Amino acid sequence: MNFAKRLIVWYLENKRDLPWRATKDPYKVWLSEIILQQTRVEQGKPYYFKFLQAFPNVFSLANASEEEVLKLWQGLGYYSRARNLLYTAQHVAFNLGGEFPNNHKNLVKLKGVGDYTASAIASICFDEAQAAVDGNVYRVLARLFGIETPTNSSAGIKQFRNLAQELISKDDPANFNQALIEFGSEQCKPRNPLCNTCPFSSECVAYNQNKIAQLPVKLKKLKVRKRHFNYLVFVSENGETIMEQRRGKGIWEGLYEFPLVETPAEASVENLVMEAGVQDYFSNSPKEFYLYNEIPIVHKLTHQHLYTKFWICSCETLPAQGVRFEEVNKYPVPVLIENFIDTFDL
DNA sequence: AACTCGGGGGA
DNA sequence: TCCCCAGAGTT
Repeated sequence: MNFAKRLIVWYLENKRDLPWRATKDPYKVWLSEIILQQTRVEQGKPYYFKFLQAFPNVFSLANASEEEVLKLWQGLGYYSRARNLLYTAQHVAFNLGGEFPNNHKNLVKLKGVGDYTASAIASICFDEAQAAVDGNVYRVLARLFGIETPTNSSAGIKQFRNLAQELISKDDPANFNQALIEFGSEQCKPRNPLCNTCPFSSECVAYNQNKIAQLPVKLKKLKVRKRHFNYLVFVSENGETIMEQRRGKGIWEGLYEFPLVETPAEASVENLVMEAGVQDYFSNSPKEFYLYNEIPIVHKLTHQHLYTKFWICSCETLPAQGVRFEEVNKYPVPVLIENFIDTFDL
């Protein structure tokens, strides 16, 4: 029996019961795939349910506002996914009559849909034999075939995609793709893979050459930037604070936060009030101005470590348009801000 | 080809 | 700590 068939046999006996596996509805499959990009299944699940409840079909999503979508997406990270989700929903609903493209060639044109996601949707919904190569697939193939090409190099991306395309079942590409991914996730795990019970161990190059821990090979880059954030948490006597939306490129685009003053190093009271951004807000000086957390809160992102201080600014009237305390939780905010709001209790 | 974009879980 | 997660878009 060939690899594809054996893999699918393993899958049918071992697959998890996941909500998006009960349907071939392109809308639901697309939604699940976007949510699951770079996201663990268990983290994505509740979001999948929330979105389906709020937006049962592509038209209801297309008619939502960006803030609604971002609020539902809050906490999941990579927020461009949420903005592209809305953009593509509108495109499908208003330009394509509510019908998703039914092949890889056209699916990949959708914003937020790359080669992996287009292949997943095309195979699952339309039985098109396109290999969906995600992080799990890289790992399985690298170990099984002993491939040492870095998976995140352009050569590696091509090589693994071609190999997966050779292996794919033309009869059942939907189950093949999901099987390979599931196998990587549950059996051929990144650390401590279950080689004892692996049906492919006898032919696995990595297993037989004792290279399990060395494969797959990945080029590592990554330089982490340290930044110093100072949030001005205004508290007015009539129960309002100030929130601003992040615009332009960078982290948390479209999300809300308190007025932010970024300093080149950790700020003290003395040098913070000298900052131009603070001066703008303090044209009428606050009655009270104190530091909420003496020790900076370190919020770690993939490429940045944010050393954050929250400064409480009590005042009679706000220096800008205010938001009522009760309304604060309606805005989509980064986890860093959400954590503060939960703790501080405005 | 390299960089950027979140947050959380497991070892 | 470090690595990785059902990757995609931009520079």
